[in-house]
Amino acid sequence: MRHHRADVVDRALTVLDTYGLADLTMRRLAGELGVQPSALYHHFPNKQSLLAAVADELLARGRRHATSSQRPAAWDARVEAVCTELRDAMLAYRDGAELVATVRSFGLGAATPYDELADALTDGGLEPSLVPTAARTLLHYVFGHAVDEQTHLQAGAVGAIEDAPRDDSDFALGLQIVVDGTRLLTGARSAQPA
Amino acid sequence: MRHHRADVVDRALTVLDTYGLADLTMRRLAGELGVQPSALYHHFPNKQSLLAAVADELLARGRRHATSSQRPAAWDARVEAVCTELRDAMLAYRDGAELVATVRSFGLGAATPYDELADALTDGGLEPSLVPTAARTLLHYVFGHAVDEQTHLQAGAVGAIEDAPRDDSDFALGLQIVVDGTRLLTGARSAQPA
DNA sequence: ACCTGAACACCGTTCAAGT
DNA sequence: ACCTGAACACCGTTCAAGT
Repeated sequence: MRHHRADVVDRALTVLDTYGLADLTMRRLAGELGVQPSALYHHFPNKQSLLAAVADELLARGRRHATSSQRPAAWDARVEAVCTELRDAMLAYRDGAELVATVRSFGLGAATPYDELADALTDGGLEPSLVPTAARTLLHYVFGHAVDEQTHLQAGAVGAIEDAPRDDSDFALGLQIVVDGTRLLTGARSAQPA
Repeated sequence: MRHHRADVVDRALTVLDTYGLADLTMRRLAGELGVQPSALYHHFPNKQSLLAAVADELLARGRRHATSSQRPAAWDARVEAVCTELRDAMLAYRDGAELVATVRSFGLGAATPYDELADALTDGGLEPSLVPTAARTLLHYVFGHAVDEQTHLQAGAVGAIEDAPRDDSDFALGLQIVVDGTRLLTGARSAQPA
């Protein structure tokens, strides 16, 4: 039975969702495909690039599943849409957030979400020199929060770094804090707490 | 040669800094200690908790090395101090940010930085219901950015998610965006970009 | 183009037993 | 309390060779 690169990625996503990231091994994946482990190295130079391709596909699927309102929206609605799609995509697969975080940690993965955020912020009139930092700050929040959500969603972790009960609205709230930050930098800058 | 738990953690930090996280294995660490791998399981139930202890110690050392100005400072100065100490601590050891991120991802690790941030934000007059989210948002930024910094600092990654040149001030800028976000929520909320 | 078979150099973890 | 010795059940990766 012969496979293409896309078949391997597709099966990898199934293994990920069914058995988790720890069980997504080259040998296990090869077994699921009815093939020798070494056969995978015809499609990918190493496990890292295999994982990068899987993460990209996971994100691409999230994009397709999203209710893309197609017509151009306001900049802040676009920012929220990109971030929410990203989060939903990661939470849609078991260990999805961890996978994306892992891929990011070794400097791989697609740059599309970053570009879309940067565009939206630019359209929103954010000072150009702040756009890259603002976009990355948003991404850090989205990725970090998604990992947290998934860690607490899947199996109650013991001795966790935080144990306060949190619900779904927490994501939107954190996002709001970050986005309001970019707003502030272009608007009144002197607002201070009590 | 007999060792205590602290000796193991200390040697693990040396191995981490010298050979990197990938080479911080139970067998390797045991070898460095002149001991059988199985001996480590007298001190730690598994590798995860060993790594958690190492991450905690790394953070604690960063705290000690910090120029702790002891006397109470303004809330925003305290926020920046905690975040900067955290970042510096992670960047002080090879793969330090990745280690802390890994430990966090499986729900382990100390909660001290979170508590300190929450206290500072509360003292700053931030609306109490927003404090947990604001503190976690800050931590997500600090951890995410530190991983990015270290990834790009150590060996130029190829095909990275972003390739724009960045300098040290980028950290402070991103932090400012997040902190200003929390300020905004307690002050004027209507500031809008062009 | 896609795969096999076999090997190399590793892993984390368990457990009875020693001092 | 701290460690040994030996085993179990795995890993990622390489490479000559097959179709």
